[in-house]
Amino acid sequence: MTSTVLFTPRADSAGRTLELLARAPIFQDLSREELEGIAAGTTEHRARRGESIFLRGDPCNGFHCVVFGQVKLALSTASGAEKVVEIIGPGMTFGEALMFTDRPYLVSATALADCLLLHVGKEALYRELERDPRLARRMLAGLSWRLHMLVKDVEALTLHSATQRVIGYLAMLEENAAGAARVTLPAQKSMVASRLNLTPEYFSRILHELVADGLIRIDGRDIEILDVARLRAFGAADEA
Amino acid sequence: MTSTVLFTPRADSAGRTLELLARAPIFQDLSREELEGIAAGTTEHRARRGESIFLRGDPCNGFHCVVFGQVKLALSTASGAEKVVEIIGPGMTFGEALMFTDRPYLVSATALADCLLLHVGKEALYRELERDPRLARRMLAGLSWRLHMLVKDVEALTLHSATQRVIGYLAMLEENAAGAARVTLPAQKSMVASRLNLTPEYFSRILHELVADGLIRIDGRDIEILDVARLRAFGAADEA
DNA sequence: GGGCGCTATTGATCCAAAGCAAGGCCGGCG
DNA sequence: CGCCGGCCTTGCTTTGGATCAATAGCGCCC
Repeated sequence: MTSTVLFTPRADSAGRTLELLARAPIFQDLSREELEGIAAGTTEHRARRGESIFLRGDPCNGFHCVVFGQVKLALSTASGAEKVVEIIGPGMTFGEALMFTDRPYLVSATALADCLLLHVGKEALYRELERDPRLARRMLAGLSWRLHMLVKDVEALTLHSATQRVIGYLAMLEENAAGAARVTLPAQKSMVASRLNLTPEYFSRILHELVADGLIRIDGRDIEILDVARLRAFGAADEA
Repeated sequence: MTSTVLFTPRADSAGRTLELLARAPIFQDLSREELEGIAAGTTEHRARRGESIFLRGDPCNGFHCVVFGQVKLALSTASGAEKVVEIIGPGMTFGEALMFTDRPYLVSATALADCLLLHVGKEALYRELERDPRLARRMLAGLSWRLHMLVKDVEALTLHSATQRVIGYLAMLEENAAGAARVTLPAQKSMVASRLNLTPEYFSRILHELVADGLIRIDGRDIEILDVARLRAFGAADEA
């Protein structure tokens, strides 16, 4: 929704692509030359809210980076049920992993807001990977971090109750917001619910239970955390 | 249990380590020189059944490779509950991901049988990673594959019913056994149950329900799949 | 300003899977 | 051989969270 739109009306495309690439965390401190190599295999790509970026089963020939906007990664069954795996914001990349295995996408990617994306082609990346071990290291670190997050997710799904998952999520938002008491859900409640593997109904119930216990206050998508320590304790409590 | 024990009674350690390393899939077709570099940072390590290899929270300074034996990776809560994330057999590696993020282990590793393990030190690996982009590529592929598996697990946990998970698991075993009708659970039923995020009781019930439906036959840890197609269909059926 | 469509809340009911509590079945060891 | 201690199975009870069914806010566009 509120995407800080940084719209240079349309400079020469190649130069701009390079500049946008340079901002992405993965490509930090690559040399100009290397960046140019990558940029050569990169294309810009726009997606409007609701548009599909790729579907489960599509072949993968590169990875994506969000310049602005928001993308959801979701699993979906034949019977229409869907589970949001991740909500991806500006600066983040997605779809790297599939590039290295030669398999089709397992998840589908959909724009949650109007987006500007970069698509970095596999070949260009492979070429630079040969040349620069630092890039390889960075990608290894990136994938490892993903894996770490995913294991945490599995932990939450298997060992934590629904309430604990919600609390954990709020606590995470709070950390990312550098400890500000007021956090904002990154997307619609129903999306967040799915991300936490809850029905929208139950998510709502839990949030309102936390309100009843005086732990948070809700104002639309904004949530004020009244006492982080007590909130965390409340999560730990029902583990017993 | 039935680990094909390949016990050279104790040759000169360095030479043997090198030879064992050479067998691991990740290190396939590295040059002799590179292998020696890695071997220099590698130590052998034995663990008896039940022994802990590392615990959640321990620092990570390398990764492990199972030569023979079996290791379980599990998440565990303060309150004693445990969830098996993976059961690792000969030739497989574990703990690579943590090496690249600088975080402590999230899971604990325990020997399920007497094991011979190799521990490859971080520094030696990093050194070779600088030199050989192929090794980097292979590690990227390895991590990506892990990630892929983990996403599949998340899918199973969130979108599949308990019965579907059991069927999916049996189908996977059957595939790995190259389509043999008879598969063997890789560990105690209670471990497999935990791996599938089920209680042992419920796992038992489901297996016996599949027996009642004439889909499988059980003989201890061996399971005979009477009709793979029908089994799969049974899984797909209750998705509707 | 007023209806329209979407998202969120609330209430009532249901159900898959967990928990608890006995047995039963080995396999090992004295 | 017979007993003991792990696993596994089976029956019964319980519950966390899903499902179904109404509403209730709330932009938002005309």
